[in-house]
Order: sequence, then structure tokens, then C-alpha cells
Amino acid sequence: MISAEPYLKTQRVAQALGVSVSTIKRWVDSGMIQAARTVGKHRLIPFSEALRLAREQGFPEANLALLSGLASRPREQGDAGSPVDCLERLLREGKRTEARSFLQAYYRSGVGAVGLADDLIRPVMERIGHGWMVGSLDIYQEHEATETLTSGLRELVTRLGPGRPEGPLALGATTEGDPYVLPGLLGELVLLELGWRVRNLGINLPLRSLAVATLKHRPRLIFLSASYIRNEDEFVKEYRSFHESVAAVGAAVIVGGQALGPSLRSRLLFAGHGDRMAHLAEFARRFSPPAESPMLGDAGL
Amino acid sequence: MISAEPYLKTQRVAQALGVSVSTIKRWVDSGMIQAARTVGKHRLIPFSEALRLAREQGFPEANLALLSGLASRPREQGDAGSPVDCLERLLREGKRTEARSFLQAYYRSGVGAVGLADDLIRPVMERIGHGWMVGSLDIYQEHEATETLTSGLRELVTRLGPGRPEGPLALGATTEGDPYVLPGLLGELVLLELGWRVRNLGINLPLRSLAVATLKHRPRLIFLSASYIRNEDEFVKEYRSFHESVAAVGAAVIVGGQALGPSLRSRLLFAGHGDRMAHLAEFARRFSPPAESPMLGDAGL
DNA sequence: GATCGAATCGTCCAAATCGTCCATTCGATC
DNA sequence: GATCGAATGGACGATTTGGACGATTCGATC
Repeated sequence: MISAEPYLKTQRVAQALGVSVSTIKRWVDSGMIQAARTVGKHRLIPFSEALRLAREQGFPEANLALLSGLASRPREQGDAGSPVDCLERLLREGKRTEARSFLQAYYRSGVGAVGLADDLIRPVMERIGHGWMVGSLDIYQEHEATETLTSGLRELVTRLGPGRPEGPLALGATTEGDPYVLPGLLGELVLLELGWRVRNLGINLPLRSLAVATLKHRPRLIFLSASYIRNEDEFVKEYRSFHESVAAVGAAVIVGGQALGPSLRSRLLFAGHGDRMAHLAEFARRFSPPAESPMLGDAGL
Repeated sequence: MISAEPYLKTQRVAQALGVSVSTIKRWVDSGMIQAARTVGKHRLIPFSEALRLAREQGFPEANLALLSGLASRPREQGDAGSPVDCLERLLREGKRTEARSFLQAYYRSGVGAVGLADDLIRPVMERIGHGWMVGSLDIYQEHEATETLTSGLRELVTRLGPGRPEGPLALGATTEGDPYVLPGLLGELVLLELGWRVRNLGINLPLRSLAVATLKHRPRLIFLSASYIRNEDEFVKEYRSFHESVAAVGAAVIVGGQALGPSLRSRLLFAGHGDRMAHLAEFARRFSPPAESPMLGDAGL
């Protein structure tokens, strides 16, 4: 269960990040952490800010469990094996609540959205997909696994909040005919964690419509997931038209997904491509705080 | 009614501002917050005061709306008209956070899952769908609206929890080729509220696989939503095979969705049919022992 | 109108945070 | 090796906050 505690005090954040209270206070005062103040001048740090800082600064030993008020979970039954093994087992057995708890506990352990996506969810869903192919799993089990993960990820997305109001904007979408929600959700999570504002337009979106949204919202980044493409030639044609709108507003496109093999990619124009969320994160970092954030100027951390 | 209750109690404000109840009481007593009193000395804090405090503390307004589980908003902007009008406007304008808050506030106002589904979400989505048809809305806006509602509904589902362990089991699914997630989520919400355990197998599920799941989990009820059917004859054939499995475990099937017109329905065997969630609820009540409804209170967030 | 659980009341005190100052540490530079 | 600037961690009294307590009020239900 996700803690309902929305704001953290200095000591909590200090413990979580492994620094002193004084340092947290100084970081807040210098603007590195955006925090509100109580009438009595106490600092209130939004959960999302603490989490963003923890990931951005790359605290490997950050005890993110403290951020959520989550006591370190004792090893329960079923925790044997690697995290991937464990989650796969829970999903196969249809243990939704347990799977969701495990998912969120894993996230809290400090791996961040990228680790969650690339090291846990992706391999698990590959295995489940494989099990479905070879017949050891029924379709409904694959559906149920997706449903469970979707539910857990949406909870995390909601928890991370709408993003920083002044953060750069990213649009996310999945191509027409593509029914896979998980990549879009994971992308949203990754970018939220990096301080972006994200509008995830969901699955099965025609590129024409994504172009309209691009012109209207003028994002700095667009992440497009394509796990399935009905007609490649038609897709390429629509993509080129779409890319004109993108160029018009100066946005960057990063594409991903199994459907975009090398041959197809060679016919498209985009700023980045990646199979993993790590690629998306790396890419986004180059685009996120270059101009406006004074926080990186003083600290070469 | 959504627009009643112009005052907030101490606890609400405390949660919204991220401080304790004691602090709110002290602030009111010291005059920092102007508040009225009931005859029994309870503090009544005008929403505008809470809003002012939130601004002074430096929190974005959206946070306040989200965290206070807002049952009422000031009439400043946007709340004019019926709840349907209001939610439609928020969705059209892409105000996700506000729309989600509104959705949840509406639910908390006591209408229950059935009222939420039939009186708010269904008409709103009909309007949005209509706007898309006539071209006043782009596809991405329809997608975004669905995305927003999905997110809000999932949050409610998660909070209603996995259902009572001893409650009767229901399976939910949406037919193959049907991409609409909302009916399934609403059905899940309705049944959870009635004390059922629910396994929602999600969209785009072949009936063959639903049959397998039925044999394995042996539910008492199956709710099947069909907004789109590719091939009616094939569907009828598969449905009959599916219904054998259903009969084998003694489950009841209730079907719904636009795709199931009268002519098609006459060819199918089911225990119930309904266009509205009220039908599903009524039907489910007959199949489950009288259960107290675990309506979600204000303590959810 | 009577009843009952949940929320709030007022009051109290321990605990946490405030701002400030200073010693220490760590690189970079001279 | 010495020096300097920047960042950190800890200590100080003053202030603010959070939680506990029994009594009271609210609100929903019968």
C-alpha cells in the first residue's frame, strides 16, 4: 500500500538520501529542491521532489523506503529467487495484490523507473509472452498479468503526481493498432521521475492525431511506442507528415518498440531510438534542464 | 450534490496542506486562518482560506484539489452547470488532475459506483464520442479523456481493495477486438462495492480464453462487455462453446454493450443483459448474499 | 427522537524544525 | 605543501509542530 503521506520533512528526506538535515535545508534554500513552507517556516518537501532528487543525483544507497514510510518488508513466502522469478510466479498464479505490492516494493528499493522497467517488467512480460506462445499460459493469464501491472504502474504514476508545473512537456503515445499499454506507462513514469510534465495520450493513436496534439501543446519531447504496425508503407507516409508538425514546433521524437526494426527505422526521421527505458531516460536528460535550471550550474554532483 | 458543502473541517485542511490537525487548530485560533464555528464550536474553514494558505505555502493549486479529496470547489471557475457539463469541460480542456479530482469527489458524494457510471461517466463519454464524430474534438482528445477517466477509476478500484476474501467471485472481460476499457473498470467497481471479489481480465479477450478462466476460477458471475464484434456468426459460435463451460461450473453470465443488439441477443444464452451498470448491480444483488456496501469514505486520501 | 461511531473539541508536553554559526572535509589552484 | 572556495555536518536557543488525553459534537441510521 502506498503511503498517503504527501509531504516529507527535512529529517525524513535526509535519512532517505543519506545526508544531514543541514544539507537538506541548504538544498531547499538554494532551489535544488522545490519545497513549500509552513506558516511557521517549516519546509515541506513533496514526495515527488525527493524521489526525483534521489534518482537524478544517483544515490545508490538511498533508502527510498524511508521516503514512502515503508518499513523494509520482511521476506515473505514466495520471495525466493530473483525479483523477475518472483514477480513472474505471482503473475502466473494470478495473485494480483501480492504482485502489485511486490512491484511497488521493488520500485521503492531504489532502482527507479528505469530499473523497474528494464530489469523487472520487461523481462517478466517477455517470459509471460513466451509462455503464452508455447501454450503454458492461457491468453487470459497474459491479460491478467498486464492488467495487474497496469494497475500497479498507474498507482505509481498517480503518486509521482502531475510533474513540476514549470517542467518541460513530453507527449507520449502508442501507434494505431498497438494495444500495449505498458510501454507508454513506463515511459510516463520515467519522464515524471526526471521532472517532466507528461501527457500520455494512450494506445492506438493515429499519427495524424498525435500531430494535432503536438501543434496544440508544443511539447519538447515526444515518445512514441510502436509494438505493432499494420502497414509499413502507410505508416512511413503518415510518419513523415507527422514529423513535419514536430519540426514546426521544434520538438524531439524518440521512438521505440519491436515493430521498428532497422529497415523501417532507416526510412524514418527521429531524434532518438531505443529498446529500453534507459535509452529514453538518457535521451530525456539531454533535453530536460539545459537552459532554465540554475541548480546544475553550481554543483557538479 | 457536488456543489454543496462550502466549508472544510480541520482534518481535510490538514491533509491538504501537509500539516497536522493540531497545527490547523492553532492557526485558526491565532487568526492566521479565518474560520467560522458551528454552534458546537467545531471550526469551519472556508475553501477560499484553505486555498489562500496553499498559495502562501507555495503549493500548486492542483495539489490542494487532489489531496483534499475535494468535495466542493469555489464557484470561481468551471463548476457551472451539471456535473456532466463540468466533467466534460475539464476533459475537453485536458485538465487531467482536476478531472480526476472531480470524478472522485463525485463518487464520494454518495452516488456510488452505479451513479458514477450511469449518471456521469456514460453521458460524458457519449458526448465526447459525439464530439469526436462531428469533428469538434480530435481523436487524441478522446483518447486523453479515456486515459484520464481510466486513471481515476483505477485509483478508486485500488482503494476499494481486492474485495472480501469470502465474497463471491466475479470474472469480468471485454470481447475480442473491443478496445474499450471503461465498461470493464466500471463493472469491476460496481461489483467490488457490492462485496464481490473481482478478477477483471481486461479488454480484447477471446471467449475461448474466458472459458478457460471460468473453468479454473469457477466464478459465480461473469460480466462480459461487447462494444464491438468483428464477426457476428463467429461470435455466436464461440459464445455457445463458451457458455457450455459456464454452465459446467454453474456461473451466471450478464452481458452488455452496444454490439449486442436485440437480434444478436436472441441468438445467445445468458442470465442477464443490461445497458447500464444499474442493471449489473441489480442482477448481482440477486446472486450474492446481502452485503453491506463498502462505500469509499472520505478517509481514502 | 434515540443511538452510535467517527470526528472535533481544548489542553498539554515531548519532539522536530527553525535560523545561525562554526569546524571539518575535499578538490582545485598556486 | 600551503591556500582557498565550496560543500558538508553538527551544535545552539527559540520557535513550531505533532500526538495523546477525555469530553463533546456531528452525522447517519434506525
